Amino acid sequence: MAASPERPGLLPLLAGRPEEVAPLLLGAVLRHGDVALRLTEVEAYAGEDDPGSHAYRGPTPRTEVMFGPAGRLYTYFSYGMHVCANVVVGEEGTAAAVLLRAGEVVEGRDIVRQRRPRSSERDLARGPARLCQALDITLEHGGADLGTGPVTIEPGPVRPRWESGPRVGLRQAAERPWRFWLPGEPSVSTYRPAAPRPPR
DNA sequence: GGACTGATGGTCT
DNA sequence: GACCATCAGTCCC
Repeated sequence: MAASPERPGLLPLLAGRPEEVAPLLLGAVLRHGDVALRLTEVEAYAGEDDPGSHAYRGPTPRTEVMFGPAGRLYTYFSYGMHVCANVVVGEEGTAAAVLLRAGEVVEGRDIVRQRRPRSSERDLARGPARLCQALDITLEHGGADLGTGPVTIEPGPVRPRWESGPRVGLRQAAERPWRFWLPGEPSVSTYRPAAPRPPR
């Protein structure tokens, strides 16, 4: 292994503010079984003062885990067919989270190809639902502790250079520049503003 | 590459 | 009953 600076333990850092924690996750390696992804794109969500957050209206059975301690997974079912995953961050009692938007497959590529046979290389884990498919993260992993598994996270090399911009796919508060990505990565999803409500 | 659209079901009002 | 933190397919350039 070439000597690259490693962050000593990511989990203690997750208790910070979501927009500060999110860039720390870039380059980190998320592992489940024999598949590992290097995170290339994430998105920060605050809690009850963020209209874009699921937790905006306070805790519900679905969003309860977001109000718990940092370092757990918050998973949800989206658009009737997709699973997306967040890392819960911030102090216990707040509802901050970081949505895992995209990653690059660094281990287990053959397994991911079997799971997503029609995907091109760059699409294997591009987008939050595809990322979950690639890692086989399901709703059952909601509440799982990244410190104990089965899904774990390892700090990546320090990445001083990242970019940020508007969040994707939100109608509420999409203007907060809380999407963070590693520039130049093919696995970063293209920015697409939330579609305006179709007239009816 | 980009624009557009249908699929599909949990969650909350 | 409306609202989605989406994806994949199709059509067009």
